[in-house]
Amino acid sequence: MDMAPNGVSEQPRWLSDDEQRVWRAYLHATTLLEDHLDRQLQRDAGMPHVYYGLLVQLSQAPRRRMRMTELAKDAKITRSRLSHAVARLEKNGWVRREDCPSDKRGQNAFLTDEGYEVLRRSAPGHVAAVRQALFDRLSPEQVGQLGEIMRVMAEGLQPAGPDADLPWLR
Amino acid sequence: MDMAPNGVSEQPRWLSDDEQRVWRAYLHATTLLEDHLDRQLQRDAGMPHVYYGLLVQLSQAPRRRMRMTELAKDAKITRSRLSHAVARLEKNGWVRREDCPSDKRGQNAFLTDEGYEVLRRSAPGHVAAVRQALFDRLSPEQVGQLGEIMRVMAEGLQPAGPDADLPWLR
DNA sequence: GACCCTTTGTTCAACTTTCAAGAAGCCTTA
DNA sequence: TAAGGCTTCTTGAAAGTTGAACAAAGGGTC
Repeated sequence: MDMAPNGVSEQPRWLSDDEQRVWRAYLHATTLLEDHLDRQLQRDAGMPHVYYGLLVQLSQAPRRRMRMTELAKDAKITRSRLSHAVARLEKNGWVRREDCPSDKRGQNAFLTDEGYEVLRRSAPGHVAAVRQALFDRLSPEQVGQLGEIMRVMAEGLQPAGPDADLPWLR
Repeated sequence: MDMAPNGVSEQPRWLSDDEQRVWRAYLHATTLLEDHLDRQLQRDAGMPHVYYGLLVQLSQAPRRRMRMTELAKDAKITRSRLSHAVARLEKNGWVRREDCPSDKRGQNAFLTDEGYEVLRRSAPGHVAAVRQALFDRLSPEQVGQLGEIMRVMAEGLQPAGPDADLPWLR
């Protein structure tokens, strides 16, 4: 083993004790928060957090409508998942689909008035939950640090443009 | 509206622009990472991240076995979810169940040799993925900050002991 | 022991997510 | 305009998750 100096399969560099503690804290905190928000929204708005996020995106888009692919990209979910999700939200009457005029393959999803209303009603509770878990507990410095850390993390994970798998071209 | 000064339903305190940016960065980064790890482990170890975590827990327990409830608690999942997960891992031959000698209601889950082997083989790749996404990108200061921030977050979300819903007793 | 309340782990049905496949429209090139 | 390749969105089946309900055993009290 220990193949070549190209960084592919050297001896694994395990995490230090400190790093392990941080990693566990990360997993612990992020799953607790996600679970908390999921339950809160399921209870108060009748949908999971991801679906709520879709309504939020739509509510902020011009004319409250978006192409499916764009919406999927912004919400970081697959188109397949979005299809199923929108079908469900459509059943609730919160979203509807319409053909895209300029591209016959395309669909626009748009937020109905009823959907907007659900959002309006549940937003305060959601914000309160986020505040209570995060912003009301962290110092302003910590909020800044968190933002920067998350920015760095995302940078390393970004689907990245074309040529993402051709790093030698960059 | 605006009921009473007990903090229950005042005017919602929306997030500031800065807070919103941080919150979005948080959602973005954490979902990207979780997706990344899920795919990595699904590909290299044949199971999702949560299941992998269960094997890790078992591998570190004395005699590589744990009571179901304890395992569920440590992994922060419901007993129901754990039942399903262990059933699946049992089919793979990576985990087995045995009756608990001291409590006839109880079950111990234990890691088989085969399960241990899977873990041994896939651990390096997993650690590499975590490193590459997180620890190799953050400065030591940032790692420290992240740890502290996550600790604070978890504190506010912890299922908390008994009396969790009786805050006035604390 | 009889009673009652709690804990343990599983099960079922409903729901969500994933993955692979596929129909349909777009776009470029010849 | 035909051909080939790409993009858009959906579908269906398998896998995973949730929440409520349940049987069985523990543990206290009378």
